[in-house]
Amino acid sequence: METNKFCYEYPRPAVTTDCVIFGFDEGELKVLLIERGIEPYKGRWAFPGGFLNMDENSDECARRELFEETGLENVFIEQLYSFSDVDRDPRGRVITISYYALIKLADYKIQAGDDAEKAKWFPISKVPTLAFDHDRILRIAMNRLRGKIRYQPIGFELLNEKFTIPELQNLYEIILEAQLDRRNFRKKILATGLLIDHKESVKGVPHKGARYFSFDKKKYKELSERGFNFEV
Amino acid sequence: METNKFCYEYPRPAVTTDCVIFGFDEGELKVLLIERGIEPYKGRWAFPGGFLNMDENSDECARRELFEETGLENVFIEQLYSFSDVDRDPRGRVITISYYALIKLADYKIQAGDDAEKAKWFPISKVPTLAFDHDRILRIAMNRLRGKIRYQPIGFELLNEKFTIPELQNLYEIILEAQLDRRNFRKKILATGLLIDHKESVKGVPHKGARYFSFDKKKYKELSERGFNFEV
DNA sequence: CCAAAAGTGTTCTTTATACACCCATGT
DNA sequence: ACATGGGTGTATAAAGAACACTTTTGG
Repeated sequence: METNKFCYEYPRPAVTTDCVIFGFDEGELKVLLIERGIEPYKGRWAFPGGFLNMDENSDECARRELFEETGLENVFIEQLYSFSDVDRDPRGRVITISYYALIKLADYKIQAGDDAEKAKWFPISKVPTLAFDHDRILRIAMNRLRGKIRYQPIGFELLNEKFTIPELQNLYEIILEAQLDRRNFRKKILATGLLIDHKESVKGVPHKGARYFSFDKKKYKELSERGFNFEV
Repeated sequence: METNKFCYEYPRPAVTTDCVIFGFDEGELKVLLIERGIEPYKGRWAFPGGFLNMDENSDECARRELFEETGLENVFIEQLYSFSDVDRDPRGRVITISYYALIKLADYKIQAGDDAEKAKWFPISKVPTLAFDHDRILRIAMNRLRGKIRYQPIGFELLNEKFTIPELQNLYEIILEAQLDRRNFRKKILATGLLIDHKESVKGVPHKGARYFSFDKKKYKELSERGFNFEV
């Protein structure tokens, strides 16, 4: 294969997308990391990502990478920020358009198994020092998540289709790093009118089982088009 | 000059930054546009921007472009969003990392005069159909500005160092497209404790002159580091 | 019958909204 | 003296925070 086939009048940076993939499980917020098999940063962990193809925009690129890594499609994914420091990649000038995704970890588990690459879920608190400027990317992703969960219904993206209110509260408490009052939380979240009560409860626990709810996406879409604002 | 000197193994997009420059004057929110002198979109208006150099990151590139266009330095500028649709530029694959800047129009007026390019301030309501995907960029910039002005003290960036509370309220009303109560606005904005009263008033108007204030940047910095949240 | 977590209502405090009159200035 | 916009306080409504007991279930 011939090399250096693509020539331009002025120098151009390489463009990649990197994706911070959040999952929530066992009362912990986690991110999916890939262990680098080659230099630079060999042996260090990094967010999955890859080069932008010429026939796709950055959203498509990020979704493609996400699919290749997790087998998941149609998940919540959003552009985060673009990083372009001159020395962020020792191999040369590489800019990255970063994204973050929220996935239902239970779905991922079905898909997982093809361990071509060494991918691993890390609880946020146990993320090691990352390759490149990915520590910074994670910090920005966490801030975005924390900010956004308060006024957009994105928490549901991290839970199963059916979830309980205590589960949801737990998720909020962990992301916001704050204790919330059980009664007030329930009141507020039910007051949105966006939860569908499935009238069935968790079975097999040695205490009263919590009721299952699901998020009414269709109703939310209608309401938000009419200027309604979700807020917790 | 030789052409096509820069060769790579894989194709790369060209990378630019574009900057939405907001100013406020005569009770109107305005943006600075450049009339394109060449194809594509010859004769159409667009945001100032240019190619990323290999020795600068995108922030530096955006600030450089801003300086070249307005002669202003040390102004508020923030990354907005990156646009990468395959067909967004008919000349080929070009992605742009967009920014928005808030400037004090009075400062600009001192600098202006070198009309190498045809630059013009347009009130938001009179912006024509723009070149490339710049209509979309403007829409996103407006949303960002509207969202951000409520919980970060960025409105001051658009006013003179010394401003009156009615001026500030006017700015808020125009950006938020809403009428605000005069007494409540004043109460709220003064309650932050971040306005310095200059104890002098507007002279030469046929009514009681409004008092001048300025924004206490230093105090805000201190407070925000301690977790204080500006909100209007 | 005990342990463990779910479910529920009311009071109090804080914040937001609504609203009308006097004041200073130039003509 | 009048027209114009600036400055101010209070009362009401709404939202948020604080708080304790009962219920269900499995062991």
